[in-house]
Formats: sequence, structure tokens, C-alpha cells
Amino acid sequence: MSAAPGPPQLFPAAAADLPEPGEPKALGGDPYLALAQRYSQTAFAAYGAGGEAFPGGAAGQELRATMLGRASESGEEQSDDDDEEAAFEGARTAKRPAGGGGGGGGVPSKRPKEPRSLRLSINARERRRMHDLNDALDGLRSVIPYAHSPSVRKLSKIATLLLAKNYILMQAQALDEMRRLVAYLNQAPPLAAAPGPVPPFGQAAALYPFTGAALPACPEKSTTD
DNA sequence: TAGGCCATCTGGTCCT
DNA sequence: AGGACCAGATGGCCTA
Repeated sequence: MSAAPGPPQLFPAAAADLPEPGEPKALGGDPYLALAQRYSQTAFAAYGAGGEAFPGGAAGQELRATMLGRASESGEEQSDDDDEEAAFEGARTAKRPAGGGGGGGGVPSKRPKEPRSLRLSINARERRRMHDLNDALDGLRSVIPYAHSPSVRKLSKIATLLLAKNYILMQAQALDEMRRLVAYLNQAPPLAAAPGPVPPFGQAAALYPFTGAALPACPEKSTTD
């Protein structure tokens, strides 16, 4: 491992860091996108099959394109919250090789073994922690757009994280585009002088001459709140 | 059958 | 000391 990359950046620091409207470079060129596409092959449901509208815009289309589907039968995961002792014993008997104790994964133990009660307590804590993590992932799945349907396989963990990341980028891009449109409309001549209907959102970007670099960073794009 | 995904156990490290 | 966090290892389940 090399130097730490610093705190994670939830949002691009400036509008210039965002992809141009209609040109989802940040999404398309993102190294994580390749991962997302790779994992999407196995986990992302076919959009539209679930009957959910997908956010518009080029980035939305890009994101949608990553959601190639493997819609199949319900991939319900077992979440056995049994008695901890039973979980311990069950795992021992069902998932571990007979006599395969010792280090977790064959690592030879180098220090005196903890008392069994302490080991059980540690195992239970870790199990609870992982369940909490899974609950949080379920919460994340519930707010990112993909086909939530019993007939659709649940997003994998990695796919959930990658999709959420792309979704955040897409939302930031849409917000940025909206801000530019508002800024443009504020400077535009009166509506009476503008013939024709207002162009649909997403196509308006082609009609007004602004670039992302021309605008200051959005103040609420902060990781501190 | 291979590969992907997952749950679980385990030991190590860091923090309070 | 105890708890949280992490990564490695392992086996089970499921799908292509």
C-alpha cells in the first residue's frame, strides 16, 4: 500500500469536475464504471421490467446502460437471526470443516486461545456488525433507482455501492445543469421574445452557451454536513 | 462444473 | 480490557 488517498470526496469540488451535460465522460471514463458494468452483468435488473421510471438525461441513460439485467427468480437472502449459540454451532457444523478450527481460514493461532465464552461474544458482535452493515446496504438499495421487484435479483453489495456512486454523480450533474439553466433564464430576454415551447430538460443544454467551468461550486456540495 | 456472492469465523490492529 | 474495524480464509448456495 502506498500513501493514503485522503478523505473520500462525495461530490466533485467544482462544477468543472462534473461531466459536461450530454457527455457523461466522468461516468463513462470512470474506472469504477467498468467495475459497475462488470458487476451489473450479474446483479442489475433490466430497467423497465420493474416498471420504474429512470431519471432522464444523458447521464441517466448512461447509468441505465450499466443496468443490464439478470432478472431471475427471487434471490432472497437468508438472514438467520437465530440464537447466537445456535448460530455458532450451526456454522461450526454446517460451514466449517470438521476439526477445521483454529485460525479463521487456516491461519495458525499464535497466541493462547480465548475462552470459548469470549470467542462466542466476539463472534456475536461481529455477526451483529455485519448484519448492521447489510441493513445499511438494504437502505441504500431502497433509495437508488433500480427495479425493486420480487422477481428481480437483489443488487449485490459491490453493485449497490458502485451504482450508488454513479447515481450520486448523475444527480450532481443534473443539479449542475439545472443551476446553469436557471442562471441562463435569469439573464435571458423576456419570455415573450422566446418563440416556441420550452425545450425538455436535458435538451436545454444544447441551447444555452454555458459551461460548467463558468459557474462556482455549489455551496451545498459539502461533505461536512 | 466454474465462478460469483455471501455469511461466518478468526486474529490482528486501533481506539476509548 | 473491551469494542470496533478490517482482512483473510473457508464453505455453502446459486446460476450460467
